[in-house]
Amino acid sequence: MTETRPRRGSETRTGILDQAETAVLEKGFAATSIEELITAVGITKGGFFYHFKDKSELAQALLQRYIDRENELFVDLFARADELNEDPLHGFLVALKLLAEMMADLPNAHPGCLVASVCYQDQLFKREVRDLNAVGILGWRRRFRTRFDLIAERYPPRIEVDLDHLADMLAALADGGIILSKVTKDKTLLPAQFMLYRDFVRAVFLGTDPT
Amino acid sequence: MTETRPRRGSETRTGILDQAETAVLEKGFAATSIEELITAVGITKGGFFYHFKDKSELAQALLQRYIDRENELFVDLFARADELNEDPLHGFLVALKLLAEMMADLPNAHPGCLVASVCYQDQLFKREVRDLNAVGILGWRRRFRTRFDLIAERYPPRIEVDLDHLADMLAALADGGIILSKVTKDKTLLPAQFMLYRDFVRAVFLGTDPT
DNA sequence: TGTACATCAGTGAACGCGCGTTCACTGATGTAC
DNA sequence: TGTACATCAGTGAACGCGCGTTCACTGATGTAC
Repeated sequence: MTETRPRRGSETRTGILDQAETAVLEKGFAATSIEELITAVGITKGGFFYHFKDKSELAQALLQRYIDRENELFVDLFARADELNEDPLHGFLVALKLLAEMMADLPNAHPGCLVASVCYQDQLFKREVRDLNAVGILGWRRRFRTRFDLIAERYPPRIEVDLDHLADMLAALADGGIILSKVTKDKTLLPAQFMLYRDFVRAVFLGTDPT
Repeated sequence: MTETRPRRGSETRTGILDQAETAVLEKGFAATSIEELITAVGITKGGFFYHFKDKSELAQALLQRYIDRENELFVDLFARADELNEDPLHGFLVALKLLAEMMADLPNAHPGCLVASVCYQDQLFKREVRDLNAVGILGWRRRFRTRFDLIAERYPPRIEVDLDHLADMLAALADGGIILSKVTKDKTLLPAQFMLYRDFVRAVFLGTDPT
């Protein structure tokens, strides 16, 4: 029996986005065809272009959704960590540990960073998409920088570092760690890098002297 | 006057590779067409397929060359650094500084990491290409790990870290830092991450107490 | 409650273009005798 | 020194396929009167 489910546009749309996300992270945007997406979702070409006026608009929607989710995840994470601990440094260290654990528990090796993926296929996209990508990165920086300012008030840094750079470092290690994990097929590498970063942050604010 | 230069196959071949390298780093492999490469180099389609039996073979040659060059660069770098300094830790710290300076001096924002680029278009390539990619990463690890072992003999670590992970961290920061630099169009970010890594390494082996 | 119209979420066929690949042929250079 | 042949480094035309995009049409649902 051919099931005649009610057509809800938003469901189809997210279906396309879901399918596109995994495909793009696997093969890159250029190698992900609309054909392949619509057969997976179960619509026709026309249906796709009803939701997205062209392929570039798909990229934009994909990236926007990705950034929004990431944002949500971090807000959540810090809330949970600060609940357990009211000191800003120790809350941050807990959050990093939670983050590492989340990464380790993912069923498939790589969560894959769309920002990086888009970055390496730069010229394919419109300005808007590239700008969106930058917004994502700078969001990370602001988020962690404000946290470090709070921490530095209570714990004067023992190593002289630029706090923006220290904030960027986590983004760099996330992107780089994902690459390491993907290429070597060893999914422990990403969480290991988060934990190393944690050691560094602790050394910056608490020093290395035995307590 | 139509210049009739002598045809030297190896020159054409490296010409193709050069052109491919910049194009792939800009747009990704899938979006780089053979057509575009041959018009840049000045040969015809047949000429291309004389040198590479298919597009995948181009990818392999590209990656191999990239890894070889990187290797050469590091051997050179360490040799120079150790010439100035015979202590393994301080030699390493000098090498990191030289590396950061090299990155800062590059005319165009991003050197771009082919390993990462290939990584994000995984499924396009044959097994051989993907394996080659892993070899590149593990090469970094071995290189730095042996160096850290040497250092640790003389400077017992003040922070308990896995030295393989510490070695991986530089690869992660290189890849991640390139992404940060490309996306934000701020080429200072990459060298800044190398310098931060340097601070961390120093803290690991020397501690944070004022000397 | 019934009818008219508008909107939503698609269908399905057609399009032209550019892509990777093949292949028969060629003209210059190198080597053997 | 001259000739025969082989190899190198391509040319140039043709191929079929799949891609992104367009567009006229449709069938179900929602809303107004």
